[in-house]
Amino acid sequence: MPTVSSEELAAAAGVNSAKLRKDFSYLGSYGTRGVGYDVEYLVYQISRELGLTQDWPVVIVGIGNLGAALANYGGFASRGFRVAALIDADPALAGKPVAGIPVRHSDDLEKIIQDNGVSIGVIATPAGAAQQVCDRLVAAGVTSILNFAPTVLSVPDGVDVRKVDLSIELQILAFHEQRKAGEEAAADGAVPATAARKQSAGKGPDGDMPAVMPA
Amino acid sequence: MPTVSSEELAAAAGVNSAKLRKDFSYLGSYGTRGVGYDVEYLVYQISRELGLTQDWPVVIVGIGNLGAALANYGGFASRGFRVAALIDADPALAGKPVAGIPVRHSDDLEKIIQDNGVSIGVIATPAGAAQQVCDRLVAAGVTSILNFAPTVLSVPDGVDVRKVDLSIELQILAFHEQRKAGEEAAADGAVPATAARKQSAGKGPDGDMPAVMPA
DNA sequence: ATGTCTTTGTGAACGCGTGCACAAAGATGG
DNA sequence: CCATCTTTGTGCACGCGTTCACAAAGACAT
Repeated sequence: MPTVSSEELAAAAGVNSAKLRKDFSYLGSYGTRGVGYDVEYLVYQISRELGLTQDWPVVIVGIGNLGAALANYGGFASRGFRVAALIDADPALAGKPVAGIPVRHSDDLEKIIQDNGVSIGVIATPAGAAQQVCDRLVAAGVTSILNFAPTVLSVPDGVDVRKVDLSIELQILAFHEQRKAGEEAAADGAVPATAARKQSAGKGPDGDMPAVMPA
Repeated sequence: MPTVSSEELAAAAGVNSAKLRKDFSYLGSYGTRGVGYDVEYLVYQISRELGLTQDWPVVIVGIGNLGAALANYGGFASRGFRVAALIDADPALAGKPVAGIPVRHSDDLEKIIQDNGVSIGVIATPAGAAQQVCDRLVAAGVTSILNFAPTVLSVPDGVDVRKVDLSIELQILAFHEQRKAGEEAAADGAVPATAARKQSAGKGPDGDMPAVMPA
């Protein structure tokens, strides 16, 4: 039986082995003392906990460049997602296949959601259309929305929204880049080191970058 | 002089006002006691600290659907980014304008980087080409890379890489969606509440979702 | 001027997550 | 069957970030 120890996994993931064991313990006691974790069983349990074993039908609304890129993205299928439909408001697109899936007109949005039991919607429309699309998705029964449009969506309680801003990651890189340049200048002793400059590991999701910024 | 108080800002952002003030204090003492913060000056100071006042030339490599979507994305310019060039390995694309910028062939990659003083590169190529492109970018002087390809890039010390996995956000939504369904079942008293189920605010970057998952 | 009122800036306390360290558990060998 | 060795699971302590609470500072009225 192939096994891994928490030590091996922790080293590979670059985290503390105790934390890893403690995290695993929340899922139950799958390990065997003196041996480690059964790889196959562990993968199954984690997959199940994360929902990877379920089939999640999703719809993508707005089939521009970004929508098409998402439709073509291979990472979805392997993580339990199935693109149930592509939806766009442009009649010229209707029927045309993108990534092997025919685009459907947004008039059918509600019917598509209900027929496929979709609870997760992806919005890749221009900013102006996003809220309207969102409202229709929610009204049709969608309870989780992934928003790529540069707008803050308002939704009723019980509906989850996650906003993906493609420029934020660039922003973070630029911030670190500026920091690098600043470090060199500071090495000459001219610029006083600010408290914010105290650490720059650059490992976490957002490093030590401030969270608030102007529009 | 238009001003805002930390209380107003905190309420708008949904955070604690003391934390907001403490964060601002790291940038210096811009506030006036009894009055608040001068809006215009505050915006300028934060913009400067975040690097928004600088001009960051970037190149986008790999002009498929995703690369084109990025090139068209309006959020870049407003945040101080300037798309210096679009680069693709396909000779058929060379010269064709995307988002008003002519695509250039990847043979010229090094020259483009150096001529424009680019230090930030965006990789939107297929997975297979990503590492090779990355190596060339780094060799040409790029020190920050935003990677959209589903590969982990290896880079020398001093180079920052941020990986954007479009399916991770969906994953997180599905995780919460599953949790919602689980809550209902648990309400019948059958399933014991696990420690992991204790909180589900769903506000933070990744909520309370486990960080490790199988490929 | 002097007093009052508002809001900042920050020292100090609290709470939570991380990591240490070890007892418990099971495998393995003599 | 006992001893030894490995690795898990977890109580506990430490450290860091968040929040509280208040003194200091400035505006504004009288």
